[in-house]
Amino acid sequence: MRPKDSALPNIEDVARAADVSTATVSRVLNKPDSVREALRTRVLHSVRALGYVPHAGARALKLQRSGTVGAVFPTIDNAIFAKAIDALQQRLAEAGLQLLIATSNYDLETEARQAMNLMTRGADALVLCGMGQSPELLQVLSQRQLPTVHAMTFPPPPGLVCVGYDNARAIGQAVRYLLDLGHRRVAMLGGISLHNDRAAARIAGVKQALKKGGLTLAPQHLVERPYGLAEAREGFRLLMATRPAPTAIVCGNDVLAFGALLEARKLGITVPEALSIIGFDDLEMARHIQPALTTLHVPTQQLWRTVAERIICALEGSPVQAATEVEVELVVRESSGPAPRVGRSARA
Amino acid sequence: MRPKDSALPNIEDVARAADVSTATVSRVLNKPDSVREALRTRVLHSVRALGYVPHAGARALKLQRSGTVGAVFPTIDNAIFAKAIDALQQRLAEAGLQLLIATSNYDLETEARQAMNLMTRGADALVLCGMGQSPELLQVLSQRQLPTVHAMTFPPPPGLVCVGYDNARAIGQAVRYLLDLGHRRVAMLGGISLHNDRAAARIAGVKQALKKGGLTLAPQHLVERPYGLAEAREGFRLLMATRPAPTAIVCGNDVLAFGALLEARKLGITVPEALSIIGFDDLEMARHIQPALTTLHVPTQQLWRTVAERIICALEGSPVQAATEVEVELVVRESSGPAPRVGRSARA
DNA sequence: CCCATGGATGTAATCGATTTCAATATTTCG
DNA sequence: CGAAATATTGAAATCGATTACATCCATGGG
Repeated sequence: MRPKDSALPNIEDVARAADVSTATVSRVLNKPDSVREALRTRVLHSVRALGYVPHAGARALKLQRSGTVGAVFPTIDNAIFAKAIDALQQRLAEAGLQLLIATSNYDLETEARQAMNLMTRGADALVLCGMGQSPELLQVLSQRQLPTVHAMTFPPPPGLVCVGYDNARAIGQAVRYLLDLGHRRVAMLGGISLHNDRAAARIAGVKQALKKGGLTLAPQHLVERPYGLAEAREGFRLLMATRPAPTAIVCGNDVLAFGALLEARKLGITVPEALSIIGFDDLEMARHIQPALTTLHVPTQQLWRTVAERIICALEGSPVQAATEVEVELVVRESSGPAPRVGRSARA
Repeated sequence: MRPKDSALPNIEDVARAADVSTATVSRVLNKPDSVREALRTRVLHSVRALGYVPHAGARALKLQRSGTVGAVFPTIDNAIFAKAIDALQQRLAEAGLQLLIATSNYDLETEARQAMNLMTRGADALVLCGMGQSPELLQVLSQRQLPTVHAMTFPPPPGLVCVGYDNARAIGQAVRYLLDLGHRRVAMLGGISLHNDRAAARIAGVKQALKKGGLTLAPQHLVERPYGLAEAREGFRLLMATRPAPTAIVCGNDVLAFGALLEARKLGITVPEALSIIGFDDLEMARHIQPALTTLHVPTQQLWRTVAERIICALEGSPVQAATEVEVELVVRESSGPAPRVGRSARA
């Protein structure tokens, strides 16, 4: 075999340099204890001298696993997902797994394409958000028997593994709290529910809870907007232009709630005296802004570490718990309060 | 969700099912035009029937490239990096490349470890933030000749490829603007500069610009804090407790500036009448908060698409431009204004 | 009618790391 | 001291996809 000149060093080069077999080099790198001290240091020395790094592809080929986990998020431009990725990645890294991230931009087909792409890249397992995937994707996943966890949703449809919470039930807490405070005109500023089971569930949850209280969500009191500050402000103006105007607005997440707060201040609507605003997620910012945001606290770190646990279990071949629920609870801060007096214009 | 059993179809299974050779299957998948229509459809049919997905590892092994690009960010829990990842990923995806993300948590050694990890995973190229990497890492990179782009920094040390801006010069614009408005007591609320060349350059930039204006940055007027709201507020209180108190505070980024604004309101310090506050990055939130934040606008999308371009070029073997500078400019909004009258305590 | 031509397809070597199994070195202990 | 037990090490097969090269076939010109 001719000596290759400029190519990257492979295990054989290291073996030759250390005057041992490739088997020994491999062992030094993977099961150091099975090689005698003297040889081990000699090999490690050559490894360093040559700057050898094992070829991931070859390794994956032989071992039939890549040590890689794929995840498709709607976006990463939202602190809730950023935290999610952080927690997920950290826990996976502890188990020697690398996270592959892709984004779907809240589009079902893109999600399917990205998930397939991650599979092609050799992902050993997949993490998806929610359970509203395209049927084709679900079909491929079950055909390949690729370990998959659906996050941020609960309960799961039969056959799926999920870690999350019941979005409808969670947001119901907020509505009940508002009703107890005497609010009778509750509006919803939700995310776009089309093809987004979480956003849809949150809207459904508000409707249900209102119904239970003997009220209904008037059509003009439901506005759906993408999760952005500008969009939230615009949606908020729309809601407040209705007559009679709502005395409380439940938002699909904290970003929408933050936008609503900003616009309320601009319009001179006092919160919480004239209007109560409630968010969902409890981002770091929620406790810092003024008025501090009343919101539904989601234990993000715990949730995503659990997702990681399920993945790790599955890859170890252990049986995995199909459904795991985490607790979402209402955190009352300053953006909510008793309904303004009836018959009077909004003013505390 | 069960662990995948050992019987995933490989190219040979497909070949057998379609009654052709593996070479033909490979050709159908990679150079469809070189296979006759009839055979091609037969093969594609088998591919679909079996749910065949090529093995990424085997492919990478044979082709000597993985189609994967690694990037190490300090954190993803900051909108500026979230946007960065979005832009980078999008452009890379257009070129058929998958982005691998890792985080360093602003730690040099972690950065080196993560970068090595990405190399091990088969990354064909690397993206790093700034140019303050550990010498060992830089050594390995040059030894392996791994295409690497350093983002968010400019100019580069010899031998490195970078796309970014001169942090010191950029922040100098803000200081000059403040001096022109009559400010004489300018303070800095910076990020932790230890092992962070960008944070350090921003602080240095403030010092330089003040010097040019015949002033100096008093030691008690420089506070470094991690990029978090709570930390920013605490740092802000510290700065405002100094006597004489500053009339303007330049912040290391928008998160620190936002925290400063929140605390200012809490303390009853009016902005911009009693105090001017300037940020860095121009996050979406900057234009929405009240008062809207005066800040340095960074063309994030453009910057990171350019990073992607450089990577793509390098992987194609084309020569890459070593240094690319993007424009950072001051956006004056509502959080800055003329210095309060001299000789009086701060109150408009 | 035959052969040159060129397109379509198959055969088999190859990429780099791991691991089984065999071979050898070392230790243990009667 | 020597045999058995044990610890180390090496040779070579193997994972799945790609592709250089060989082979086959149809077509058209002479």
